[in-house]
Amino acid sequence: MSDISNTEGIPLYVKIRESLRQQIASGELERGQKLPSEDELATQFGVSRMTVRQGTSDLIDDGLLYRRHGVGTFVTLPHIERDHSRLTNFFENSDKHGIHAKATILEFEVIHATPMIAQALLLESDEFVIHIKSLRQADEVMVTLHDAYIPHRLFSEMIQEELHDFDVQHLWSKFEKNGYPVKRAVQKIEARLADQELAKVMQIQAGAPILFKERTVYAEDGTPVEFTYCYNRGDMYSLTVTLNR
Amino acid sequence: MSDISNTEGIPLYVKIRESLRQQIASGELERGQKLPSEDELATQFGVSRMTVRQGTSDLIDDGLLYRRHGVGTFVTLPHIERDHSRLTNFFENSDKHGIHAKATILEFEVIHATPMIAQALLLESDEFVIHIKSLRQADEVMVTLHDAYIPHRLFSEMIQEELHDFDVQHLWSKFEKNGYPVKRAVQKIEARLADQELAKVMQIQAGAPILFKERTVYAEDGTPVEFTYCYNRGDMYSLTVTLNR
DNA sequence: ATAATATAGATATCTATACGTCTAGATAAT
DNA sequence: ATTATCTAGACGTATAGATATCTATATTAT
Repeated sequence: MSDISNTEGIPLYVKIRESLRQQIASGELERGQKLPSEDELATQFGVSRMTVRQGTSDLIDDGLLYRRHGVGTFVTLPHIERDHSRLTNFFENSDKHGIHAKATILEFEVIHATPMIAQALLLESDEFVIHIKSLRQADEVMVTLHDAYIPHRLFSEMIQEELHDFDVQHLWSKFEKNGYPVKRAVQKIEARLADQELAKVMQIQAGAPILFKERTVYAEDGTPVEFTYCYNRGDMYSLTVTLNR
Repeated sequence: MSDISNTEGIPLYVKIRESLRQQIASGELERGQKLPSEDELATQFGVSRMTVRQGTSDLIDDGLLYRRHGVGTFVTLPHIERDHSRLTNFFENSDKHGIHAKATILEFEVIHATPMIAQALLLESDEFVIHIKSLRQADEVMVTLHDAYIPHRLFSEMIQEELHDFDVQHLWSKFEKNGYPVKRAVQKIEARLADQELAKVMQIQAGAPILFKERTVYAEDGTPVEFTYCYNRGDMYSLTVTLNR
């Protein structure tokens, strides 16, 4: 039926997955509707049943479909935005929402890791870390103060002379180029009040609400590549996450 | 080699997955170490290669393993706590950390959905919702004020006379019994300040930091089953989440 | 009427095999 | 030495079944 010829190098299950995803997005497959059985889909797409399952399994992980053993596979009701369950950085996120994002580096230094930072980055306590303090603006408004710590051992070529404000936006691609693609982040989130110092830097009132994040970023193999203290203006910043049972 | 006989009704891939998980937990498989190849594992466990892949795929989703095409499958370095990437409720979480949690119902009413709530719960604007306002204590300290809204249509048997403080801890199992197992939640997180009213109820100072959450909980099929405003004491509450790229 | 049973259809698990693609290392050519 | 090519090993994709388990429905027996 649907033309899924393997003309390009794209795997069949990816084509099936995207075909179904598109059908759901367009409303051709309605919310709550039962998909054809796996056998039927296999026939329709001209592939084996296991290949169909490989495609649909991805969409189940994405929350677009769900299966009921012995009954069928169905389209999930109110298509949840999975954007909120994926790790993105400040700039990717701004791009997507059409916000003009900017970063300014306030400090750049190479220091010994504090015990807290060494623990988070799995370093010896005397190892060097690169500390980058930066301010982030969204549409010209100061939103976030970042204190990032990066293992010097892994990114020794990162020196101040070469690091421009603009580069802060692409730290993660730098990590990837060095063989440490960003894969995962664990972040602790708290509500705090701005102290005098922070208020001054961020041009807000002392006592204003701050969404504080303490974040460790990990590469594919589990190597910690970045530990960050993140102070977000409470009235300008919210965080949306999706969690699964 | 390893004895994976299908004596019980447990699928082979689950046994393999748990066997590997245990080997990683015990340190038998060291961090960063390369697993035997899929062919070897298949021989060792006495199953086909696809069954091995089904087991290891789960552990890759869990962040315990990662694959490198053409190279091998490896144990991830600093075993990330995946607890933080799964949806849990206040009481499950307290249990796990040995904290004594308690809930007190302040209000119970059946009202018309406000536009905001109707939108979140996919209801017509005049439909009824159950509103449960409750206070949650951890080790006798007031931590959270909850304003939960539940579609009356789905849980009509939930009436005030039968709802005790204790039951608030098991709302989700009530949902499941009614055919709506909790699967997913989207939550927006903000930092705010306590106003007079909130300060009074939670016995804190006005202007104290509050971690505010606006949460919609969805069942397996995508039906929204609960919408909640959640006010958490900033100095007593932090939230940890894991996000993947 | 009610309860037990059979059945059809759908997903869940599993096998055995084949070929594709990628990586790292060895080998050969320049 | 450097570069190009080959090759073995490992994961990636895909097939075509087979059997198990679950669910909803229809049927049968009580």
